[in-house]
Amino acid sequence: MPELPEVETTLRGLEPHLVGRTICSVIVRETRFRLPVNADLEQHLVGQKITHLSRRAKYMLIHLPLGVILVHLGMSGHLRMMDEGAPQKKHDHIELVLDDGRCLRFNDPRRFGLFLYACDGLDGHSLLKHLGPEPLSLQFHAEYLYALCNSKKAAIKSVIMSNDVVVGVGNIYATESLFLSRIHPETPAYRLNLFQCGVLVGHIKAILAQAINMGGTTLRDFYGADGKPGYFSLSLAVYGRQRQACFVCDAVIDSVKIAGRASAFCPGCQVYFK
DNA sequence: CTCAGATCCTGTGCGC
DNA sequence: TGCGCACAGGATCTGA
Repeated sequence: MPELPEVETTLRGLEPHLVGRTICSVIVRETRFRLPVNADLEQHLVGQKITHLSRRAKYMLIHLPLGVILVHLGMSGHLRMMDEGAPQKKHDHIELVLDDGRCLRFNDPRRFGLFLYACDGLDGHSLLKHLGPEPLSLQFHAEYLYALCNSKKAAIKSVIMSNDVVVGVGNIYATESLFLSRIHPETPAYRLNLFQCGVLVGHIKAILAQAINMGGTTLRDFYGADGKPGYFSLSLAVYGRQRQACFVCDAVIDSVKIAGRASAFCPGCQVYFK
């Protein structure tokens, strides 16, 4: 389940292998993803040289002279560099063969991901235009979050997980940042004051930055046999720790469902503001 | 408009 | 040991 730090780590790992390479052929074995792959993908891509990579939210963008490939890893997607002709694995759906005998393989068992070519560029692209600011950018700050929370009765956890508020905060990081901020996940957003919003923003930024740094430490073997994503080495205080003791106050970690998602919290540390 | 819930999909891990 | 089922998750769509 790649979160924003894993996408960033994957991008940094792929960059030196992809930039400057020309796409020689394209193999599409499966087209059914969140949106179907372009029917004429190979015609569009063959002969184009990859100029650079970038990221927006959890979308990885592979820039070409005539367009952009948008890749989303969904929750089970992987991108790996392989030698051309290396043995195929189950769910290896798409393959870009490069001019140096290597290839990029997109593997996604659950097919929640996305592999699209946008030949008109990204300006006003329907998948990107509704996205809020990047969590690590200066545009995501206390006053911004406070202004949005002011009018919302929804649980604060739902608000920080909404892509139009801020991108890249999945269930793990929402859960952990609310614990660090000592805010109960079901607290209605409008109950938070400016100071609390600032604390929350700070923890979201800190935990994402930490995860990216840790992902970076595993970058060297990221494409090794295990391909273990970085957040497994993160110390998770509440996520997945229901019925265990809180590290801080020893209370038993509880869990509620918010918008259909398990939301762990510590009843001792996290306050429901009203 | 706002918010909750359903939906897509398959591998994992639990209980029986 | 084996079977079956609930669960996990991001983004989007629907309906109240």
